[in-house]
Amino acid sequence: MPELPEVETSVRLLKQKVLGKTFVCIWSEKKDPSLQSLVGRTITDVERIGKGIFFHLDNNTFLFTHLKMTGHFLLGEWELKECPLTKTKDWWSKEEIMQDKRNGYLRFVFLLDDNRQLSLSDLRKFADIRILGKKEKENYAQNIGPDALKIKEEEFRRLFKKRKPVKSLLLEQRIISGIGNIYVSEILFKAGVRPTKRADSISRKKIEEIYYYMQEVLRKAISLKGDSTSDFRLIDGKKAGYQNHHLVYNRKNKECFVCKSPIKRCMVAGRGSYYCPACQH
DNA sequence: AGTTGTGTTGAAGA
DNA sequence: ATCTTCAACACAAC
Repeated sequence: MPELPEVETSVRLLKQKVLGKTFVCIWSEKKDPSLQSLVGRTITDVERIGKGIFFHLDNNTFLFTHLKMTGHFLLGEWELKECPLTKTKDWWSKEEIMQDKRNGYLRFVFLLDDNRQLSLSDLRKFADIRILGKKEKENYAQNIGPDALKIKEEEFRRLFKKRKPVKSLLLEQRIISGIGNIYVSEILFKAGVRPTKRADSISRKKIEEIYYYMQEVLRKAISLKGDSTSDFRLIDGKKAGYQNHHLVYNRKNKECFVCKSPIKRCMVAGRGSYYCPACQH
């Protein structure tokens, strides 16, 4: 579920580990030559734009990754093992990273010049990974809304002229970038607003509260290095921490921590939405 | 054992 | 226009 905090965490960890490293060779699960031009390129920076990750390369191009639902980066040392019976290929790690089943879906493995491997694990194969030019990177940045952690309150208030459910509004990356299904539930619970509430019917005071809790929830999630409810893992394969702090997400029929009402689940914008029927209006 | 739900996004349909 | 549904894929849980 990589959302802003997971992507931000990934970028921070990648910056610590792969800055200045050069690609030596590239393996991909499918015979895919599209990334072979990375060989010999050095990583000069790693940047988050919305939920996108951009590795800056030394030839003025960028390796772009969108993790989508189950993608995450791992750094370690692997050996490729071929299973003669199933004809599948498997990766074996000396570092216990693979003991977590969620880490066992390596789709791309990049050998770096420090003899370690940067890899992309992605169970559902939805992740997007390709090389972009400067122009394409700028297009990406222009086609998404302001970052949820950088938007000013005044601009945030202006978003609420739309007459759609507040949850749909906050999830739409073209309007505001970074929030996904987990954090939107947590933010709206803290603000006391139902996910179905139409954005243009929310008072200025409530919008300001949503703004405040949006910062609070996202910052707290970053400090816990993200959420490993699903497949997201840190670059060493270990779990992040936010999944132990959910107030409503994934808590259907459990007691609200504030009022003890059972948490409800409904569908908004086609997504499972959790809320407290007593605390949220 | 078959059905349902899961995180993201874009495209297609109503 | 704006909403919902589906599709990409694989698996867990029921």
